[in-house]
Amino acid sequence: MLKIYNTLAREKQVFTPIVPGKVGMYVCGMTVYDFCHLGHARVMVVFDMVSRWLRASDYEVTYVRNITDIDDKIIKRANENGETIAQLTQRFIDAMDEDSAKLGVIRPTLEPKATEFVDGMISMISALIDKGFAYVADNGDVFYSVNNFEGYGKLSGKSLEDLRAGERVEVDTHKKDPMDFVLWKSVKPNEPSWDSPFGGPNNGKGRPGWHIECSAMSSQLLGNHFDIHGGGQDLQFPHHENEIAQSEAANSLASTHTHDGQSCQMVNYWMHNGFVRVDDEKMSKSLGNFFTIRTVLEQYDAEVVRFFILRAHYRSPLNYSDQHLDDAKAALNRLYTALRGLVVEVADIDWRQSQAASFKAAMDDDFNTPEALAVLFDLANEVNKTKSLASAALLKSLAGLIGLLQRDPDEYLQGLASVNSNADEALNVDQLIIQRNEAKQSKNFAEADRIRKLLAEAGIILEDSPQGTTWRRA
RNA sequence: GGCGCGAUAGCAAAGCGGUUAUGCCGCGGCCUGCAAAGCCGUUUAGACCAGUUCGACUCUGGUUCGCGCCUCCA
Repeated sequence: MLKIYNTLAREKQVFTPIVPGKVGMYVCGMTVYDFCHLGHARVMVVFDMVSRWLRASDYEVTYVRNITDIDDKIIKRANENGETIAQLTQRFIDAMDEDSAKLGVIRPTLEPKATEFVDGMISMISALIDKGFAYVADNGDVFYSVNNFEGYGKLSGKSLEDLRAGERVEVDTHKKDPMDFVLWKSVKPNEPSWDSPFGGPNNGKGRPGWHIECSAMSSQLLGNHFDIHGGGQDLQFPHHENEIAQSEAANSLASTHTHDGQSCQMVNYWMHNGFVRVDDEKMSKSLGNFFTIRTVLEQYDAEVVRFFILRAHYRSPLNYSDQHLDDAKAALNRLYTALRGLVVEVADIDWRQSQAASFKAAMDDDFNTPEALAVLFDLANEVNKTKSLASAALLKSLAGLIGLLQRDPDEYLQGLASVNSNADEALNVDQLIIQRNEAKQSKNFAEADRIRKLLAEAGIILEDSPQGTTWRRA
């Protein structure tokens, strides 16, 4: 029985889908104006793991992860680069696809782009205006009136009073209340715009605000009421809070000016993943302390990065450092080493088997991947001891459910990303191993050790066994 | 200032009111020509102060410290 920590309730709850056997899940994706960093990698990997486990639990999952391809920063960056917005966003969508594929992330079922759903946003804003939840300001911007939505703050645990007290942004004079947020931004010179019926000085021309994008896309693709909504912890407020306010107000049948947020709940389970940190500080664009995925992949194998992410619980903070990546690599090596030299096929899992049951219990407990991984190490130990093909098959099969351990062990162990791999390319490893074995045969251990040292300096470690000598990268 | 989260051994990271988490590192042994890998064993825990309890790392309260959100952010 799957339990999920629901941010809305602040507790773990038994997962019950709206439609038996089916799950609708929406995750806030990327704003595509730059390369993805490790924080983005965590969202992608975490919710990939979630969708995989839901599918392994026999749910039919519709996983939607949006792409924000219109936004202030995108416009700014495109202007700086002297390229069109479409060129810029396509470039970074391609880069994102490349990065996520390397991390073993299965493509979401749907990846809607904001610019393709502007009509839906406009009609949602119109509904909000009609119901009295939104108003057109004198400059043509359309704002959401937070006072009219009774449930405002229910997700983030904030009250409007506290928010106003902590207000540290200059008040936009066009707003009725400082906490009101923008739904539609009136057109500015040299900016893309869409026609709308909202009126104002620019006859309604403008573009959508960020929050309305997700409300419109999720309700169009998953309906007004769906199972799971995910994203990074930093989106809890204001983004997700605003999504709730928009969707529940717009989709309610009530035409009153206030709304309790109960009669037409948008989402049953809200999931938020923890941050990636550097030196105990959040990794973020604004702090400038981020590492892009592709930078890290120059030094570490993508599966090591995935393993590093899944080693921590998804809600915990995750500190990034070379030492921690090295540690993850050593741990993953142990798992692959156990499978080395065995012919293992992924098989159906008998969930009554004790390790399989432990793995399932861990995953069902709010996706406790650290505990699930401990089960894999237990199996690896068993495989090392007994060479049991059944245990090896179970190890590979369970790991496969969270996107790990599916490569050929030798390919992984010998292909580990190595920055200084040029030096050893010139060396013929297999030839040197033969030479060394000849030296060993004739008890010329000095020569054998010389060859081993030569390879070691090139980052290649030899391992002798009764079945012969194998090698791997350090 | 408001709201929230956290504090576990050298490092990382889980569960659990009493019984080995796990991985890396260290130490001893086995194996090996020697190593590596593997196996066996093993040293390091639960910020601090109270309380509940037969018994607390685990529950409750407080203290201290750290982090996050309150502004774009995964």
